[in-house]
Amino acid sequence: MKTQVKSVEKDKEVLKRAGLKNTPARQAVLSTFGTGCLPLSAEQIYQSLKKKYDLATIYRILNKFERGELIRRINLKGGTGYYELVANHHHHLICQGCGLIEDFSRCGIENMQNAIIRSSKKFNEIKGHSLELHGLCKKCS
Amino acid sequence: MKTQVKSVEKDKEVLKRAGLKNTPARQAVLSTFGTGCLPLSAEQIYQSLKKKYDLATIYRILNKFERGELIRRINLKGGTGYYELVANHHHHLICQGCGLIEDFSRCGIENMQNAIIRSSKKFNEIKGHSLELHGLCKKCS
DNA sequence: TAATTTTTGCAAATAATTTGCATTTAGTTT
DNA sequence: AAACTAAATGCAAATTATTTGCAAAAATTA
Repeated sequence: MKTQVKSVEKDKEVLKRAGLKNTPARQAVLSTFGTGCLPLSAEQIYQSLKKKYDLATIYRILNKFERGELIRRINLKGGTGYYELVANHHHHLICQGCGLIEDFSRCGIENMQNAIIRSSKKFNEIKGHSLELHGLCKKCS
Repeated sequence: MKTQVKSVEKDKEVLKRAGLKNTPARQAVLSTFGTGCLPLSAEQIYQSLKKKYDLATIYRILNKFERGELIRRINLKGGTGYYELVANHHHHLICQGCGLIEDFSRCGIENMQNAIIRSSKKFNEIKGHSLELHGLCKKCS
């Protein structure tokens, strides 16, 4: 369908802007993130692509994307890395009891970035941030 | 000296409050964090304790401490987990170029927690948060 | 289309973290 | 204080997470 074509075009564009080659594997990873806000691990992407690409390739792509500011690694439970699209900027409330995650978006950090930069001795520029709130969900509290 | 004794007493107290047994290994880990704001990895703690305790033990202690809300895992570069004392609440500016880290503390999140909880459907209570800002240091920008 | 540079697949290496089990230890309990 | 019990530790081994070397395949460039 048309939307499919469009999104491929868009992905191509996205990759080019980030200075990255346009390859099927990269398109596939991008489209796995899709428009959703779900954080994904390398393993999840691998499974979700029906193991069509090598896990090492997924890792390499994620690293490239991270350096290209397309995605950002975030902190969920455990040692596994999760990534989400920088474009879908939002945050998480994480339940310390059961691991439940709820999204929220208005964090107000942008309003403070100027103040933070002004008071910083070593930094010039803030490009983004990651914020997780830890607490208890209604069931666990 | 007296301060040494005091800090051991305090650590004991801290452990008890968290419902954890007071052991030499746990004291040692606590005192490795000390009063500093440095985030530490399991490996760093292991080295810093002159390998006096097993690495597996360090990991077990860190996990206990995390569940007991004594420390919190944070997001630095790479896949390694870093921890810092919850008591030393602060945040990091992380350079995307060279990995340089600068601390800052006034983040203003506390002011927004009420608003966030009110707008949340699933959560009752916020206990803490972790925030990292990504940007470019003066050298890299 | 040939040339050049990157990317991918595969296998293997390395890093990070967890687990099983026997032994020791901390905090009771008698 | 000796005995008791639950939990903590050490050691080795297992998992999990991630990276790397190298040859083959694919993407941009000339």
